Amino acid sequence: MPELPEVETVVRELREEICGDTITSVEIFRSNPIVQGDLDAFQEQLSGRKFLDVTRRAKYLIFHLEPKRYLVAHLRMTGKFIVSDPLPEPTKYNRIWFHLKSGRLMIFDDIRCFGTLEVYDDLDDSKSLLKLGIEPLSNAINPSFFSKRLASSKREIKSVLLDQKIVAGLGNIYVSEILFHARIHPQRSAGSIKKKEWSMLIKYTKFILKEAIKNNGTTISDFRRVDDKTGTFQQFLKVYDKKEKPCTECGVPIKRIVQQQRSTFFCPECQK
DNA sequence: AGCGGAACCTGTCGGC
DNA sequence: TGCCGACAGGTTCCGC
Repeated sequence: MPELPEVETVVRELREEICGDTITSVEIFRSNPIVQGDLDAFQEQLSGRKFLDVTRRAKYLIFHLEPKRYLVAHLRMTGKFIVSDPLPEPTKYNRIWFHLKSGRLMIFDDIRCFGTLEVYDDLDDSKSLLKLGIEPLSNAINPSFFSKRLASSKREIKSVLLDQKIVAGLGNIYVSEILFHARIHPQRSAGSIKKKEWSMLIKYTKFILKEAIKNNGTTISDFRRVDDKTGTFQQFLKVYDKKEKPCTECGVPIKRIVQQQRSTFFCPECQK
């Protein structure tokens, strides 16, 4: 479900809502496979800790707690965080309730239970965070890095852009959109991408992610913000989920293909 | 190194 | 209506 802009939206809203509040207790309705390991330990590690900040790394949410500790969360496909007034009963897909000192609840809700919640005393202990590549919105990202590193790569560019070890935070929707704007065919090999094309990819990656964040992300079916509102970037999508619809630039029908078991949408005329 | 396929789950939608 | 397959903003593991 959520990619970088959706996670960024949730992080900003959570930061606003919960900083300064304290977890009094943790109620688990279903943990498998969201929380690995000892549930009692999980509850104990979090109870009594105060939220100092909420930040994002790629598609991970990082809750900074005091005394020092971190809750690292990934929403995967259908995970959600909701801050609400107390409820009499958990709703159907509420998996975990974080009871807060203010009386409110921070709810982790997840239809498919792919989401993950992990606790660390030190962020360097998180293997998943350490593996991540460069943040696409960082200033450090530049065309030479990619053209050098991937000069001899035969991998399809779509696959490379989705690889979190290389660029961290892009997902299936935005990769299709970025490739369309950069006019690059998703099946091109990474090694065939010219330096100028890498510049275009970087330019449109930043542009699209920033625009999507301004619009609070994309809601196709079930992405929701902390306050249950939807994102609005879907109205600006050019190719994702537009199979057979005319390309906005040239009118040729958008094609859908499958790469790495996932849909890719592109314009066969504009993208070469 | 990197591909395809399956797995982790639950739901929706379209076709017959 | 019902059943069946395809598909879903993600990641990981396994075998070649």
